[in-house]
Amino acid sequence: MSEIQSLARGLRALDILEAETDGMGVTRLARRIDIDKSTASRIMKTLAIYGYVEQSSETRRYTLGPRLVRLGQSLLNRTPLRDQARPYLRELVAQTQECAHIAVRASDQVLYLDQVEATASLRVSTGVGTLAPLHSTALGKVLLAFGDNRLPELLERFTPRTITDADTLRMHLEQARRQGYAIDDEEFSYDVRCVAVPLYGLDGELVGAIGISGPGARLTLSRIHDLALVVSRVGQALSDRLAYRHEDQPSDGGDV
Amino acid sequence: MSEIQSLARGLRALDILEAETDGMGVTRLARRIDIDKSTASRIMKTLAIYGYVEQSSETRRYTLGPRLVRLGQSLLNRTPLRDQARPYLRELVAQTQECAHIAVRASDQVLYLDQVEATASLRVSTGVGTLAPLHSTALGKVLLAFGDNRLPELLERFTPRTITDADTLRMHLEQARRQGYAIDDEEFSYDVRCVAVPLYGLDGELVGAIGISGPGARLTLSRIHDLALVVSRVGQALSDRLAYRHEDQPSDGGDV
DNA sequence: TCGTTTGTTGGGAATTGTACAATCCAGGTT
DNA sequence: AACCTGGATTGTACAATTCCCAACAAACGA
Repeated sequence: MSEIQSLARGLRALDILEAETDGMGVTRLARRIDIDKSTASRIMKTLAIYGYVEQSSETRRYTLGPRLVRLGQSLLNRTPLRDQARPYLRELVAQTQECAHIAVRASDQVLYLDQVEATASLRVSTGVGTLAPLHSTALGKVLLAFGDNRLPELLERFTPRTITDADTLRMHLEQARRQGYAIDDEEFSYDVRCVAVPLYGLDGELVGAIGISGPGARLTLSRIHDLALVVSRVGQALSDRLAYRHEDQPSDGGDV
Repeated sequence: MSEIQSLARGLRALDILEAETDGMGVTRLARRIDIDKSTASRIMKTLAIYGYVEQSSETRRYTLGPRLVRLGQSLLNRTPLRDQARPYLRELVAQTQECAHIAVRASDQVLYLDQVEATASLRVSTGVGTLAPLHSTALGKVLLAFGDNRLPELLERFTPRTITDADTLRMHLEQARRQGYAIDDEEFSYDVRCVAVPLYGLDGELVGAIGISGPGARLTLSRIHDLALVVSRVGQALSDRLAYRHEDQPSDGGDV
């Protein structure tokens, strides 16, 4: 009773269109959502009015609309973290030759705010805006270990190494707190390892995490622990910067 | 009959939340949308289920949800233009010391896909994802002059210099075609000038526009025409790259 | 502490949305 | 030309939602 059908259907239409790069007609959309095409037509028209989808005047197919770019960007820009972090991400890439990310917590997931890719041809890339689970990524573990440490209900398995037992995870988090950094040893994707450290804001509260990730062959466990020092240093530098930021200081790429 | 109320209300709620960085409670939202707060509560709950908004468990206020970041990003990544253009934008900034943008057409507006900011403290910055009118921006005029040249119905005035007459605009577009570039001489924002050139894709069709913008004091009309050459060269280089791109070639920051 | 504001939930009555079928339209196929 | 498919639109019973009311718990302020 508390879920509004027509709204939910509109949102599902957006979800479906996200996967369909070439757009989709009303008839096919209606089949996917399992509603009548007349209903789908009205729903899509409403979405179009508000710019959430666009209809090609030729093919009459619907695609996601520019409004969504704006909304997403508005959300990303909301956190000053992102602007300030860029040069530090680049610094990390320069020092480690691996892909660098920052992320914040979004409810029970990790939201990747930004990334700078390594130049090596073999590299790991997680799209900006991607959501990932807290328990099986280095950035997520940092957010759990140093911030709100209530664990997600369900610890889903992604690889054989994913930690699915709450107590084991708590032990890992404890170790991360002691070490000052968290790692992900092929727990989310095969052959991908990561290491991440916390970022603190003005009042010393956790605001996010920064880390690097790379292919397992290059990023061995022993190298991970070496690089943890580099990541910590850069993370500390960024935290320092976040701690005393001047309101009107242009956030040009400061050196690390 | 063709607009679905509950959907439209949900979308309006998102619009309102975009402006409210700190989130908003159900009661205030209900007043803004002019519906009952019980209805608002149910609508917001539905939006929350799909991740379009998030409710703080402490303050119970709603804010935009991470889902929107993902959708927006998905849309941005849809065009390979954006990835490929970055190094060229940086090159433009390096050569001109002004802010550089790329944009594509989104229905009857210009959608800014990406930008690289100049390091000067006085600079012009248009947010990624911003939508601007076609007739009063350099990027928009390029899209009109070199692409689909059907003019928007209404030529809205933003500054005293905005071209609001269709015939005058057509003359300007004709001139842009002859020159190979379009300019915006304080037609959208006071004290902001821009110059832009077209970008062509694989089949020689217009795919977007690239340009620079800056404060009027620095970017005088005569300097604009000088810089047009620089912008053209970089735009041409990017077009060349877009024309023969190899599928699996890593798009690392190639030199211009 | 007591009032106040806020979010949620629950009821009828009024309004709106939905499915189904019918129709029209544009392109592509036979 | 006749046919088919996907899409958009419209009308009408029927299902769902919204409104306005009220009640209630929880958080907030004084």
